[in-house]
Amino acid sequence: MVQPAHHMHPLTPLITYSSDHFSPGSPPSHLSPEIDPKTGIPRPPHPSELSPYYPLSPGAVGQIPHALGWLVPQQGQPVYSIPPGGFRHPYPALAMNASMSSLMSSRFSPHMVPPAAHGLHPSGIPHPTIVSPIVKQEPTQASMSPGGNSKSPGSVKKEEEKKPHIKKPLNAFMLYMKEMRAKVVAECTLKESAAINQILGRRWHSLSREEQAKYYELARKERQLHSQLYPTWSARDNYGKKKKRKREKQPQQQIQDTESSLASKSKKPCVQYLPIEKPCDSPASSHGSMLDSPATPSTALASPAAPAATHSEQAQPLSLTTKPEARAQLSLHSAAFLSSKAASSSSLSSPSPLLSRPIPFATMTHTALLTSPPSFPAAIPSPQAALAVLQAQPLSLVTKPAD
DNA sequence: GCACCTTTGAAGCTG
DNA sequence: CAGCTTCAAAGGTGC
Repeated sequence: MVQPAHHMHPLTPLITYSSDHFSPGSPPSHLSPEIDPKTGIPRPPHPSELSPYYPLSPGAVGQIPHALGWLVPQQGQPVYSIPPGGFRHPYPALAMNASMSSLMSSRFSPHMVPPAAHGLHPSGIPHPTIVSPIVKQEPTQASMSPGGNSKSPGSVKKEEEKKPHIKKPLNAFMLYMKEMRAKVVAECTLKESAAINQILGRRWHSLSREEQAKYYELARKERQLHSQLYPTWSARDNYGKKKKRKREKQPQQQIQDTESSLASKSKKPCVQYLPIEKPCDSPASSHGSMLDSPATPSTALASPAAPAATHSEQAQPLSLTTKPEARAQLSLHSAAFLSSKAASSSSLSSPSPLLSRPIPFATMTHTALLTSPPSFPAAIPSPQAALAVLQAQPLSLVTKPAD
């Protein structure tokens, strides 16, 4: 219902993985050969890479479907929404047409896109990542703008204030959420984002590798574009700008909760959310199988209201309580990471759940990474091939013996 | 009015 | 370098 015009996956048109190269997404940075996350140097992407999504040539602009265009029309919302008071515009380079050219023409600008009039892009189109002036700015941490302009504290401060808030580019999951939120909301008539997100989180895991790959790829491109638009921008710019969340206790508490009483949550027990999703969680995610009977918090999570939870649902019933835990306790690396994932979702059932269900892409990439050179993605001729390869990977690889 | 909640992933920060 | 923290979206909720 929410599905607009496209029948196919909204991303398909974008990530058509043209025959040329399928990069299984831009999996966890380690795999992303395109950008050097460290140097921040956006490796000159293959023309063939960006162009299809972010046409740089003015001429091509109008005819090329926007990379994230699907996001916009779908919800009538831009990828980068701007908070109240701010603009609500799509990533210029994402949803625009004509503006693209001007945008692009400036993308290589050595410095941050001129904040022009409060965030307005020179083209007149505000960049979605540009949010009105500073967000809850804190006293000011001697702006350490990457640009490293040494100015007097005063002017720096001023500039900071004038400096529009450039948001982080969305990651794969965020993009996925953007796209699917409306759908889920429609299906479930749910509105609480927290609940929706839980559902989306599960669905995310139940996505096939290819599907996730699409989003990883999209996210990668998005980061690329972002870095091109804002060469000097760094996540650091936004770091600590938001009011600090006082969830210090959260992770720990969750751990404790998990250990002691999974049911008793601090504020909003996940129990509140999960049951709700039951009815709507798409059954489509039933490749599952593993992860059955999570003897766990699921008691609380697996709402009694939904006795017949789908596989997918059971697949991640722990995600809520376990995830933070896992995150806190396990390294995101290889075995630990994988096992944590597996454990969190299946811990008690099948011996190798990962084999019976699509390995979360992230996991997959980890696997790939561990078992293959960074070039792995590029080496895979097609998504199918990639899939085949991955599927062929013995699970043992997954639990790679950490270096 | 604003922080929280919730999710995953990317990136920054810290020890 | 490993591990932790913050932020990105989003909208109901609670203070």
